[in-house]
Amino acid sequence: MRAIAVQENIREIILDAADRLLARYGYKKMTMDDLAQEVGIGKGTIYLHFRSKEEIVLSHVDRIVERVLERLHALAQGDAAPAAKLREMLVARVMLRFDSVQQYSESISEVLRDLRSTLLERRERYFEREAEMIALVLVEGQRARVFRRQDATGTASALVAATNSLLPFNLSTRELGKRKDVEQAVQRIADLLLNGL
Amino acid sequence: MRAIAVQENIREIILDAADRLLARYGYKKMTMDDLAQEVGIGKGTIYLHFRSKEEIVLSHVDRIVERVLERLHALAQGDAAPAAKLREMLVARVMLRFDSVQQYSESISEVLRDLRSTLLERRERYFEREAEMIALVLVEGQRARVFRRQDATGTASALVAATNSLLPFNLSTRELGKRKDVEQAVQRIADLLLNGL
DNA sequence: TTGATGACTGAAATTCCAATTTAGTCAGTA
DNA sequence: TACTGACTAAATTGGAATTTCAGTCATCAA
Repeated sequence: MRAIAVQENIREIILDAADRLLARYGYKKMTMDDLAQEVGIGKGTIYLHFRSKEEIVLSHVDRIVERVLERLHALAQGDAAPAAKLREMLVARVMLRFDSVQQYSESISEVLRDLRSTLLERRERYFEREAEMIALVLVEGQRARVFRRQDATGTASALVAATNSLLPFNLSTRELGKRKDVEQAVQRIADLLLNGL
Repeated sequence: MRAIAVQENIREIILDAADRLLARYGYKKMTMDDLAQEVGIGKGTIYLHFRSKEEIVLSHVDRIVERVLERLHALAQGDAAPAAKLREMLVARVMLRFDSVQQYSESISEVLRDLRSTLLERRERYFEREAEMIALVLVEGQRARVFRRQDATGTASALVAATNSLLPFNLSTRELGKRKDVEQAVQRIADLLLNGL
């Protein structure tokens, strides 16, 4: 029991350390020796928890998105009006990512340049899962007759796509602009998507 | 008179050749000797028309965006309903770019990797000019009382930002998906932006 | 016995440096 | 006078020598 708890924990600790080193060095220049030292364990020990360097970094990215999905889930469950929930979800999916990589000096796609193709595939899947979460709220709104639209799945994908250009993926947070301005930009887009012109 | 016509023309011809070579080689591997040969003129002659290799490529990108802006202008002038015009403009700004780089095997940001920072700055300015064009139609719609929104400038920026993720900049056209699907995706987003849920 | 370790290995990356290529120039040509 | 391509300095490349690195595993400590 204790062992498992520690086991779970050390994975998280390794990912935390990877986060710091990625922000500082990027993928290529972050070495497994660096990482082991940052965590304060032997290099071999890392390999008891992760298959490879690549898996660590992808797990780190997965973790960020899992947190986004958790938040979206929580918001979707809330008892606010569907429109208000959608608005918050769209803002959350952008800002949570923004905050997760704020300390990176380069964009994620630059930091993880060597993993670009793998990352692009995963990104598609992340977006699909977010869209599913959004679709739930769309259906709720349809049932309550507050949304006209029928095709929840297609509409959800469109909502995701419309907010994607503000994600800190191809641009660093510095390049995206001030946090407050980015938030305002998503708000505006979300408002238009929900209410039209 | 004749001389100027040829002068104007040769610039275009050089940009056409640059377009072909960029698609084939990318920025770094396209040499000025290649380019001169492709055009069928001496290398020195190119420098009578452009200051540098960088200027050629940036002029090429400018030309694509100028064409987009011309098209947006034409659509904005049209006598369709404001909503219909906006819809067409949003679709056009994406699809015209899509068609302009369809033959590139890598994304623009990859092809022009060495010019990234210059390109990002210009991109901001391109978007602003497109937003201005869109704002004109928004004002028209406000006047006709078919749009509720007041802040035309802010709204126009939001419309641009909401369609930006479908531009073939960070993704190649191959990565973006089939032309038809991309077009459908913009349509959907545009529809939501105009009419809400 | 078991979880953890770091010395070890082959492969990949980096560093030189000589040889080549290239952007941009300019004296000369037609 | 409009154009050219040989020319130059600077950048890039190739490839041999050296270093670094991801991943393994024999050994250790608890």
